[in-house]
Amino acid sequence: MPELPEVETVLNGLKNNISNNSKVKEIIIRFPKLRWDIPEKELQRNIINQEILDITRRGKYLLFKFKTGTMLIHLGMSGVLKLLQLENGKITEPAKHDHVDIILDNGAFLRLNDPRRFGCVLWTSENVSNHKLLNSLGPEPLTSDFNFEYLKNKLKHKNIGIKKFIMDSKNVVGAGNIYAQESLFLSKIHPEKLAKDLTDIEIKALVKNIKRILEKAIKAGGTTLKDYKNSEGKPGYFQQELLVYGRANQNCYNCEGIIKEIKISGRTTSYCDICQK
DNA sequence: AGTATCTCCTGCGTGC
DNA sequence: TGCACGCAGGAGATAC
Repeated sequence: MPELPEVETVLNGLKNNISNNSKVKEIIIRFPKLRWDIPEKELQRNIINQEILDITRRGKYLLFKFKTGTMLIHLGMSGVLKLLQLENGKITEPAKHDHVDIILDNGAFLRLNDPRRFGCVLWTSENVSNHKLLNSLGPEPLTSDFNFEYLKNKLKHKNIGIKKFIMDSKNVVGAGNIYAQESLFLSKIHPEKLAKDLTDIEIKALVKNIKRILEKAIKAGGTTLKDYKNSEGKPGYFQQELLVYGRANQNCYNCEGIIKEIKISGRTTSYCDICQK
């Protein structure tokens, strides 16, 4: 479910509520078969009684740093990571799809719920940026590494539609199906326009709008369509500002046109064929 | 190599 | 009310 703004919102909630020297007391894995098996023994060995030294994000991966390595959590399409309070020192009754609890020594615990189980919980002892899931990721869109020169160079000779291109995390992380559509609408670029055919003006607009849309969405606490909640169990509000996503057959906000809907690689894609060329 | 398609899963809304 | 079907915030794996 979550795209970058949702993961960022979860991250901020965790950082604000987990103090620097919180230790893990216990990890409970009720259902280890997520996208990959959760490495229970390795986690038990490496995080129990260990401090969470830092929590960061790379793309849509949440990274929990410990002394001997890093725990990676990805929420997939339907994952929710909540920070809950123990009641009388005990965890609350788990609900369906509450696959993992990580109990801290400060009276709180993390609970991962993921109905579709496309998410993952992994462990690595190596430098996490060398991990195979992270080492070929493109730049973070909200940093200066993602800029006109980078994108122009990367788009060269690419014979794929621009929407597919920006949704590929090897090119830039964080632009999922919602925000890819929104940023293309703002940039007036047709989602199927070949990446190599974008003009300099379009490339500049796209860089600017990807940043803008993600920043706005983070400020709004992410987008809640169905079931997304942040770490405090609260929804986001960016869905109120969506311009094309989910608006097929409705009026374009920018012209007299009607929003069209197509499939791109199996993903529903909305755009205005008058505004977006 | 670059590009396209397949795949993992459950839950929900729709239409018959 | 029941059931089949399609679709859903991802992205690695596999196949051309």
